[in-house]
Amino acid sequence: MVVAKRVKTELSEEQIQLIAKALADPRRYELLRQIGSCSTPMQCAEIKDCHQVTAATLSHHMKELEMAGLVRVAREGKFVSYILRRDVLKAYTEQLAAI
Amino acid sequence: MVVAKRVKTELSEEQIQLIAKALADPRRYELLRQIGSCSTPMQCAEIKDCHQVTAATLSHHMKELEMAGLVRVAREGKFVSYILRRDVLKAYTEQLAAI
DNA sequence: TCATCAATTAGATACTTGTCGAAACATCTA
DNA sequence: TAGATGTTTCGACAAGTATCTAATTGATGA
Repeated sequence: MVVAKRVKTELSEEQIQLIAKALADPRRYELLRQIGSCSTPMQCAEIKDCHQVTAATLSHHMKELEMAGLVRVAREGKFVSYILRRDVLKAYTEQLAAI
Repeated sequence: MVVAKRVKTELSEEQIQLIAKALADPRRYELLRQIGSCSTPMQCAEIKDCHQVTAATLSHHMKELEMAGLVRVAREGKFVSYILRRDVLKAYTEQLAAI
């Protein structure tokens, strides 16, 4: 088991750009909000039911969120779940506020 | 003369999207940082000197930042200056962090 | 092992957008 | 007023991307 780190995360310029791009799409923003509203990992299928979008498109968006570091992915058999990485989101908002 | 308001700004969903999009372009992010680094309004020509970009492109980006509400525009004769709207930036980061 | 189901990947398409050069607009000055 | 200068708008183009369908991969269960 991994212990959550308390070290303040520093984001690279590259990751900041990835996050900014990820947040720029309205659908992804909503996805992130939905995932963030749940304290436990949210299942892919459950997310899909709430959005008028194909599985392919959803997969694409989740990949963007994952690559930006905004969500953590958990796989169990054929199922996939996501959880918001609040540490990364916090680091992003803090670095943005420090502009 | 207008007195700065102390009321906590609430951003609409639409404005949040505009801000997210404005921040998603690396050039605009740099422009905003540069403007933010200056406590006094920064002149358009001064900004232009620091970026490998035509006046047309710069004008386009500044318009995006302005429409997102991230900068305030000041015109004096034929010169244009910009200043970062920290209240809006703060409201954005706070609403984002509250996801 | 085969059929089924969840998720991803591939390929195609329509739309968005960052960029430029040229033209237009606005202001200043000689 | 005419020319020069700072900024914006226009029209065009290339690159990027959100979306879909269809095909593929991977896991489960009969």
